[in-house]
Amino acid sequence: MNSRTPKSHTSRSGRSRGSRSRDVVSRIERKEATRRAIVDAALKLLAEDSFSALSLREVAREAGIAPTAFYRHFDSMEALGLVLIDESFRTLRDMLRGARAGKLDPTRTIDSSVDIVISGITERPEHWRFITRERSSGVAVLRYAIRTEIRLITSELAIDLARFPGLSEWSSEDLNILAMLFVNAMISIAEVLEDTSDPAAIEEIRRTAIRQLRMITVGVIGWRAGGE
Amino acid sequence: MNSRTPKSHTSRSGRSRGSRSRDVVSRIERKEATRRAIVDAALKLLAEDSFSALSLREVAREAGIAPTAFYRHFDSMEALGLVLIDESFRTLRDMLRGARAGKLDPTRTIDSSVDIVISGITERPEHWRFITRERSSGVAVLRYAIRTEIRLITSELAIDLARFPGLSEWSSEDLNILAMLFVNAMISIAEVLEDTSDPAAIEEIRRTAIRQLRMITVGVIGWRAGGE
DNA sequence: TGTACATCAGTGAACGCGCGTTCACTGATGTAC
DNA sequence: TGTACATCAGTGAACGCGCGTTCACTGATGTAC
Repeated sequence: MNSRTPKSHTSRSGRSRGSRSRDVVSRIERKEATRRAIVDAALKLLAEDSFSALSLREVAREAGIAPTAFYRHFDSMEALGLVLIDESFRTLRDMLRGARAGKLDPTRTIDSSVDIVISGITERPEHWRFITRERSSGVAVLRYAIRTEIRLITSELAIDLARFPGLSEWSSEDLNILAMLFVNAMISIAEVLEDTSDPAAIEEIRRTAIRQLRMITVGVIGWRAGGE
Repeated sequence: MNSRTPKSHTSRSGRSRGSRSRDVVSRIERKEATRRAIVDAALKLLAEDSFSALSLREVAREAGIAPTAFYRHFDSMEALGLVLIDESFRTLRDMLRGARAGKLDPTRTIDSSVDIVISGITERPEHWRFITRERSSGVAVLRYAIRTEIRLITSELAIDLARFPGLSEWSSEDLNILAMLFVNAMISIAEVLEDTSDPAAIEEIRRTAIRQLRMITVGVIGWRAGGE
């Protein structure tokens, strides 16, 4: 059912003469492989259901192990959920780091940011789906963990924004509110992208997102003049 | 367990002399009462779990009826879910109608809109929680139904926006994008308000929301000048 | 008004099922000498 | 290198439980006359 299934453990390699090194898999490596199989199985199943609807047995079945083997790797489904959050946010942060690294001229900032977000999402949709779904879904522990991560990312973005010309003398509160606007926009792109694979529809989403962010940005430029 | 529980059906009233009218409850009324008990039970339980985690038996227990009686009112849990969507969006639309009716001077539009949204949410938190949770949650049928409703509300708002001075010559596409910004803001207010009951925290949310919307609005004013 | 019958909301027993968790186990890998 | 023992990832049987759904039923309400 699953190619990673750790079925036969007999080391098929002849481990002949001296170079016993590479194709012998250690117990530790094997354990890690099974752990990955569990995580991947969960992510796969999460394409259909929300996390609270997943059963331990279902995940074990998909991973190709006995239900009891699950406990060798995680204390409970909740523990698995927290690992999924960890992994998903690592993906998200990697993407953001990429966006920061590719600093372009200001006129292109929005376009290239949207591009990066969209290709980040289409590359690892499982992680994004997990975040957007569980963000407001049933399991309280996961919900809080996700919100905390998002709050962190938001304040990191606020710090970045402070470096932009024209925003440097903004209060940190205002910078944070602005950052929330951008993060919310990113999340709503992720949500709307979730059920979309058609390239034309994605292009449409891209254009809408760019326009949305531009409206916000123009507002930001006029903020001190017009606001308050 | 539940005050609405339709336990004893013996009409305790003496239906004496002529005025047999008021305290005799018809079969139809009784059925309606049970139906409400089911809906209310579901809404109550949804404070804790997401819809996909609710069981028919759990809802029936909370409503004070036998599990089998559930089927006299709904074909399935999914059917109940759709009714909940219906009811929740009626609440939302009522709130929006109220917001439209109370048209104030433009400088106060944002503040009073935020007030109306916040008090709408605190008055019927169950409905809002249901919408925000199930919007991206497990059950596909509910997810699509909610997104459809939100899309509808968004385009209604776009029509409203067209009447504002300065927006009248905007393209309907741009109006829709702007409406999406406002609707998203409303949803994110609802989400952040969900776990908050402390008045000081609510006030903080109110202030942040107003500031967010102002940033967007100032952008809108400058849009034709600065955008595109 | 009184009677005889029809309707139908709610019941409780029963079913088969998938669940999470426990337990003693197996047998390959790892380690000490 | 070879041997004896320890470790431990994965197993399969077993448990009690809550689930959705079926069924024939009950008895109060509604209706026809």
